[in-house]
Order: sequence, then structure tokens, then C-alpha cells
Amino acid sequence: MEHAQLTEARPYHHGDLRRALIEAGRRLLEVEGGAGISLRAVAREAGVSPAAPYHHFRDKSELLDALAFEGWDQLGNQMREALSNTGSERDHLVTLGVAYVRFARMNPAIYRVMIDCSQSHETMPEKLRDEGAYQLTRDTLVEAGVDPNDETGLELAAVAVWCAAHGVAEMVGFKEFEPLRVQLGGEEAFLRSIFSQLDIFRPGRKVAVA
Amino acid sequence: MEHAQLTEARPYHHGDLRRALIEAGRRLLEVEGGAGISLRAVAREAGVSPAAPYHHFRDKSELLDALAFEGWDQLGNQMREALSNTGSERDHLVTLGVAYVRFARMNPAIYRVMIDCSQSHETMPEKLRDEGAYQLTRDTLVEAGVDPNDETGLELAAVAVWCAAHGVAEMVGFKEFEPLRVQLGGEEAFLRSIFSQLDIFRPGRKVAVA
DNA sequence: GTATGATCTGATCGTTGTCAAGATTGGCTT
DNA sequence: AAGCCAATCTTGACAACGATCAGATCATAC
Repeated sequence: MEHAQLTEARPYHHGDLRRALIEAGRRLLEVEGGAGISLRAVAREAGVSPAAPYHHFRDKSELLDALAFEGWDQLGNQMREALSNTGSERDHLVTLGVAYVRFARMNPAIYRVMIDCSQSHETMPEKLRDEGAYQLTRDTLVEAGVDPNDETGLELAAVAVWCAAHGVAEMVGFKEFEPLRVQLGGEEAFLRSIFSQLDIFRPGRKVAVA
Repeated sequence: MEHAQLTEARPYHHGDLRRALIEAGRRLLEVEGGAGISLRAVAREAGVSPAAPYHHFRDKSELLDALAFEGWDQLGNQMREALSNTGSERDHLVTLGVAYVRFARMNPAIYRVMIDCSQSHETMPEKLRDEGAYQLTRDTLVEAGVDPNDETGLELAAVAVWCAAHGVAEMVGFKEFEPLRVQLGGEEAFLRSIFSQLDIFRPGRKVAVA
């Protein structure tokens, strides 16, 4: 939150650069957007030379990984908070989905970094899977009636929820949907409507996972 | 499909460069992946100087736009084909979704370019909306029982389907899901299972669009 | 057959990711 | 307390990139 330490008498060895770089990166992502993030720009923003980051990150991609990690952490917290701020009206899943999409839409550049990192690793972000939103989703699914002993079914449902949330997060901002958005009474109502529509893929009933 | 025309006697004024650049770009996207696509590399692949493309595209982004355009076109065709190759088993929507995801997974770099371009324009790709998969989806939705006179509901449903398909396309490749994929009997079965799960967001019944 | 305008090249600029070599410094050993 | 070591930071460099511009080259309209 506080400004950088550029103007102050630069300490010879910058107390904790790694952290400063991460926060500089986050600032740049929020302000400049995803395009304006170069390793050099991050170093510049943190007040160090262009080569300094290489003592804390092997790659540019490793810096991005760190930014992504923080992003998933923050997202998890926001979803947890959203869940605890809601009454027990039984549509907890929608609450989670709305929180997810809301984060993605309010921090588009950071969210893009998160997704790109995951995809380049071909791996689900640990912060999501282990302690974050994924567990939250599974719990909520069980609470919503999914058999907790049917691990396959539970995993499948969680994947589906995540896929849907991500899809909505990335597609819902297009200008073409603006009329729909206002007609439905704003972004949140729009999101809820979309999520409510997501039964359309179901040709039969509750699928047996065979 | 055929190789480049580097080795031949270079025509002084390259017959139709614009087209050659697009196809060179497509080749690079397929082979090198999304990272290895630079304007200079495309020019190199097409056998022209690094400045040549600027007579046909204002920007690098304009070249990517053209690539994205072709991608959406190709995707539309594949979905149409998938639909016509299927019996009338009434799960046409799932067929469409599977075709969509299949394209995205078999051409990941191109698909990424498509999505990035759309997002940077904050606009739905015209090839999708006007003559492509979107209309196809709407038709299939009507066929599946959505009231064709309820424009709002129809649009909402189509958005939801697209969101879900995109989400699945981008999330379904993670290694964590490999056991699930084999357990369910391969990629297609996995996809169908996920799509079948997508009723979980529905807390009530068929949503009234107010 | 020549002028015009479109197309292509070469050279160049500013920026980026990355690396190697040298400067600086906090902390451990004795 | 002195001195050394390894971690940290800077300087300088390199290749590759996007972009621009002056000039060469060609197809074509007149």
C-alpha cells in the first residue's frame, strides 16, 4: 500500500528485495495493465538495476509465478470472506462463483497472469487446490448434496464448477452483453443469471459417473 | 500445408504476401507454440524482410487479429461438421461443446490468440457471433427447448454455454485430472461428464429472467 | 514509355530478457 | 577485532524484438 523507497537514501543492499519486487509487480499490473509488465519495469519500479531481480528469480516467468501465487492466495481469502458474509441461503455455490468472477474482473491483469502460469505449468495452482477455493468448493458441494464418499463425482463436480467460473470470468465482459447486463440489473445479477443457466448442458439427469 | 517458397526464385513483389504471412503465422503457432511468434519470425518464415509485414498490417496485433479471425472461422466449420456428423440423439449441445473444446485443445496456441484478441477488443469475435458457432448454439438451444421468442433468455443461455465451453477448454488439461480422465475412459468421456455436471449452479429451477 | 503508387529492403532506434564480470556489504570464523 | 566468504547489487554487454523511415523496385494506368 505504501509507496516505494526510491527517494529515500537507498540502502546499499535493499532490505528484502524479493518482496519489494513482487509488490512492485503487483502495482504495475494494477496500474499499467498486463502489457506494461517487463522485468526491467519491475526492477525500475522497485528502484534497482535491471539485473538485480535475477538474484531472486531465475526467470521472468518465476517472478510471474510468485505474482500468481499471491493472486490465488488473495482470491481464496476473498471467496472465504464472501462465504462467511452470506446468510445460509443454500446458494453458497453461486456466492462462491460470483466472488471468483468478481475478483477476476476487478484484477484482470493479475488474473490473466494467474491463469497463464497455471497453463504453462499444465498444473493446477497449489494455493487453489490445497488450501484455497478448491477445497471451499468441494465443501460447499457436499453441503449442497453431493455424496462426499463418491470421490470421483465430487472431483468432477468441482472441476465443472471451476471451469464454469473461469469461463464466465473471461467472457462476461464483452460489450455485446452490456444491454443484457443493465436489463438484468447490474453485474452481480447478470452473473447470478448466467450461473443459474448452467444446467443446460444436462441432457439426462444427475449423471452416473460409471 | 505445403512448404514455404523460400528456396524458389523469390518473386520481386511476392504475389499475395498478406495471405502468406497469415499462413506462416499459423504454421509457427502450431509448431513453435504461442511463445515463438514474433512479427520478425513470421516475416522470416514467409521469406521477406522484417519490415515487409507493415505494408499489410498496421501492427503486430493486427496480424494476430487476422490469425484469430481464421481460427474462429475454422472452429465454426468444425462445430458445424460435428453437428452434422452426429445422429439426432438430442444432446446436440454437448456435441457442440465437445467440438469446441476439442478444437481448443488441439490448437492451443491459436485458441489463445483468438481469446486474447477478443479480450483486448472487449468484443465478441464477429466470426463467432454472426455466422459461426454462436448462431449454431442458439439454434441448438431452441431445438433443446428454450423459448425462441424470449430473446433475453436465449442470449443468456447462449452466453452461459459459451462461458462453460471456454472454461472447460482452458482448465481441463491439467495433470491433476489425468486419473479422472483415464478412469472415465478418455478425453471425450471426460468432457461429456463435465458438461453433464454443469447443472450444479442451479439452486432453484429454470430461472425466470425477470 | 513513362509517371504514379503500391510494395519490399536496409538501416536504425528504443526496449526487452539474459548473462558475465566487477563492486559492495552483512555475517561468520578465529 | 580483523578478515574472509558468500550473498547481493551494478555496470556493461548481447541478441532479439516492435516500429519507423528513406530509398529501391516493380505493376500498372495513362
